[in-house]
Amino acid sequence: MTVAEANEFRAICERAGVAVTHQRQVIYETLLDMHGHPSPEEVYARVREKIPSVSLATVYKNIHLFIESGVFHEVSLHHGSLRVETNARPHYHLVCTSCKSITDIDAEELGIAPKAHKLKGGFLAQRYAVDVLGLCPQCQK
Amino acid sequence: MTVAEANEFRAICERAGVAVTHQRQVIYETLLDMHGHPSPEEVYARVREKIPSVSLATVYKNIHLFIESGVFHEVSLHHGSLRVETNARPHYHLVCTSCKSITDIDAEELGIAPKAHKLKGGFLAQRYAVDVLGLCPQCQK
DNA sequence: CTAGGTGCAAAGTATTTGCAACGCT
DNA sequence: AGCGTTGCAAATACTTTGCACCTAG
Repeated sequence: MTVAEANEFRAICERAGVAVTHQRQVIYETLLDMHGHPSPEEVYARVREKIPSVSLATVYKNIHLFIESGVFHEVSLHHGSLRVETNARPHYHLVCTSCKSITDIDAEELGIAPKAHKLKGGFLAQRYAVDVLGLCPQCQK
Repeated sequence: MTVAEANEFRAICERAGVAVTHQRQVIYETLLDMHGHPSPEEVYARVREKIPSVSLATVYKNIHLFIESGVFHEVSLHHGSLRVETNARPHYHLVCTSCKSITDIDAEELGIAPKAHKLKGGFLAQRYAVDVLGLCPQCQK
């Protein structure tokens, strides 16, 4: 970990009002080093190389702490359980980051039209799934 | 269930090459009736009103069958486990519907810019999370 | 010194699977 | 009749929690 990263980490902990612990620091460092979209288990495996006695629970607790502090994000805000999309119209979702509620919004109303085409890199795009993240009227109060 | 819906349901089963069972039909009907984004437990609760002896496993099996057949969609393709977003740049995801892999794509490359504004209905939009659903180069073969 | 952090094990939630009985086709 | 489907219970996967000990501030 560079000196700049270490200072950044101390600033993060101060902002969040939490202690600067060794485990916390190694987990932060590990996340910075990992590309892709690691799961807690994957992070745990990597952290173990540096701190063999670390527990999975500690990894979970600290990942949540970082996410709550806005240091990292979750790939999906609704990964808890399978949800079925029963609305057949082309539409997207308004997702409240506070209460996690999901409301539908028509695709055309948002002004983002789905279009099938080939992207550079060779990925064949078929449709878009757009989550508009923000605050619902209730949670703005 | 209307006659049209019953015919539609038979057509769906024929296309998928599966049997037309009472449980399957009631689950389909229930999903059509439900608005929002029901979880398997919620569907189970409703189906139980019609078929008290139904099991949760049957509800799961049939929801998956409908999703695989393209009759309904999943709200999120990556709800299995928590994934940490370690990429700090504004970007979106290319999600392969076949192998579930996730690749990053820069926001500007896709031409969808995040913009903070208030939507009608009072929702305060802060940022977009866009999944481009399609097929990765590997899975197109 | 003491509030918060850690590790461990147990509990909790979400989902899948093996299997015998059952019902479409 | 034969194979897919169902219900049940057990298994698995993922995540959280309670608690005694430890450590940063």
